Amino acid sequence: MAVTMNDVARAAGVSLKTVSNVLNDYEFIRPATKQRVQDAIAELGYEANLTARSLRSGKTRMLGLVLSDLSAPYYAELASRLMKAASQRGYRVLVEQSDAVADVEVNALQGPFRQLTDGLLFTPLVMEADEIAARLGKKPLVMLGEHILDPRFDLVTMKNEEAAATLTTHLVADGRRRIAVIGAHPEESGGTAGLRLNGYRRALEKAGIPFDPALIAPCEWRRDGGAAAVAGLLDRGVEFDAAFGLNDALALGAMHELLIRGFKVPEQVAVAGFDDIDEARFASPSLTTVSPGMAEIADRSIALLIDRIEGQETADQGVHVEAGFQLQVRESAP
Amino acid sequence: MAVTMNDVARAAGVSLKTVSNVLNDYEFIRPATKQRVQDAIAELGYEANLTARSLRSGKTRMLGLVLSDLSAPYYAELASRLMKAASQRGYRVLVEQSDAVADVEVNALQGPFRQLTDGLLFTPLVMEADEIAARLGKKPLVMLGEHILDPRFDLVTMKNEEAAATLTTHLVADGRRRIAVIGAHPEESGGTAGLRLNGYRRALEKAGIPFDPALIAPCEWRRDGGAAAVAGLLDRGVEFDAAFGLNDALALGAMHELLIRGFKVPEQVAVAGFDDIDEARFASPSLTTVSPGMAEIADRSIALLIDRIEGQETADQGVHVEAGFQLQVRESAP
DNA sequence: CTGAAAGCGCTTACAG
DNA sequence: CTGAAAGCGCTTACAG
Repeated sequence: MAVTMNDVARAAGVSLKTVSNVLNDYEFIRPATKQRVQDAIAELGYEANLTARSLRSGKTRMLGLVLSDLSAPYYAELASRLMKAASQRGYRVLVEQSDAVADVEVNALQGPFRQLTDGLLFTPLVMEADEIAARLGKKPLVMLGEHILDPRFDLVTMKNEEAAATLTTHLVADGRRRIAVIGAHPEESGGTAGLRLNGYRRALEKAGIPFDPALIAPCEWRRDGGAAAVAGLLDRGVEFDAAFGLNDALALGAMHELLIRGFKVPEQVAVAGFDDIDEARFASPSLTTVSPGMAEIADRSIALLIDRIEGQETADQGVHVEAGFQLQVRESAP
Repeated sequence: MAVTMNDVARAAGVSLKTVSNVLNDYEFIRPATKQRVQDAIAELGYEANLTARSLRSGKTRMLGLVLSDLSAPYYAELASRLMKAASQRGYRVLVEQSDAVADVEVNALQGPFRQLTDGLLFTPLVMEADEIAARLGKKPLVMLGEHILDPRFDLVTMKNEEAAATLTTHLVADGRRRIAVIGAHPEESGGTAGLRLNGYRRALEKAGIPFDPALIAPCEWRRDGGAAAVAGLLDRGVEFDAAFGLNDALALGAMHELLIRGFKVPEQVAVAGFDDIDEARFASPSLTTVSPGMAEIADRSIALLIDRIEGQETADQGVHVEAGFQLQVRESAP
């Protein structure tokens, strides 16, 4: 059996409460008593039982992270950073992969996953704002990387629209006029894809370039999706002089397809992405993309969520944080 | 307050034990009773309190996964698969990033992390077999992707040495004689790097090619490490006609450095990696590598660990599983 | 400053 | 088949 607080109390000749006081850094303990308790703890090798503590306190010191797929490089890098940031404040992160399935999102919001965690970092891909609000419960939730600018939710996100516009303007400045958008749906408006597409359209408009729906290539947000989307455009005979992947994985898949079909990048077709994952720097040609301030997003969202949990943040409207972005010009779109 | 089993019992007009029996699928319950309990559960929206269950049962239904860095693509893909496999058996996975720091590994083995999980998937980077054995405790532990063929441990791994030899032989068959090894240390023997290096040496020996320590380039196992290692070789004037990255990230970093320095891949220098991460297929040129059976590794290690936890696997020697591998020949080393 | 006691919400022998 | 009771190991009012 494990050593319990009772064992420590007995060994130190004090009551349970005194041991608890020492463990919880209660101030007014006689130094001699404190020392005796600490000695007993060291001698017996006592470790607090976290489950018991959770049952009693109602807190698990775990944060939930809901995202579609941890193997997507952007999410992998983000999750890694979030875990490190959480760890510095004494929390762990439990990941739930939704695979963009509605049921999983709903369950993460109100099922056992919610119970196991003191607060949630939520990247909704299927659920709408009202649905989420209806199932919110009382534990804190921070929207992550999302578009839902709603006073009901805390939100940490990036400047999707502005960054996409900046990137598009960069492509236009290089003389590109027919910029394919990989991973967008023409009718979409909310959501990450929608915001980035808006930025693209805004930049075109400003440059006086007509929007051509034929250049919009919807697909799954993975490398193979990007490759397939480009293949589709080419097979349909759509001409374009640039491809904007709505994230880096899409852009890299698109670039791969272009290269194996013999197109020169960037001479014939420029390629740009979004996210600035590590892979982008090391691609050949290296990938022009937008760095969306991932470090800031990770740090701010963890801080905000924990501040809510611990009551240090008490705004009764949602707190909204938008990280800065930076254009990373590399070889694929100079 | 949340609904408890007591509330359900009261609403259904039965005792606590009966509710528990229904929840735990105890067989001999009168159908009518069972129905009443289930109705009460549905009506009250009862959900079991997992913390209380854990405290009482001593089980958390969480598995611990200790690895160096979740943002490394191989680990991100592996973690994603492990989570899915675990989820199918009703378990969650809690990840701990060790950053190859000894203290973190030790704490994962016997600290709070261990307490929170029913069993561990452990990728030791620093700790040695004896150290691990000394701190093993009584909860199950499965070594993951490791070299420690020790009867004290369960182990699920890949054929590191054999696969590296096969890959090297492939390079030799293409006429390569001076194959740089990116990410190895010449003195190393245990560990993933050591095993892969052994495979390389064995293949050279078989081909009658002398081993040249000048071709061994140690570095951090990241893309930038691979790039820096190649830069170092070139700057020292070491000549080579192939580069074997001990994993794909290293190979991709190495390939990037070669390309920006104007080398033709594979014409002047062939490049090969190890892991077959998704990125390898979409690199330009696409990367020749070894697919180490990740799906098999994920499924087998989860099955083995859970079988140990639940007592379905009772071998008193360590169970050793080695997944099959496959050479993936692509453009970078035809 | 410290102690005795209640209770978080379950599971599990023990009876019947 | 079902009930009453103990107890997992903590934290936290409540006394003193």
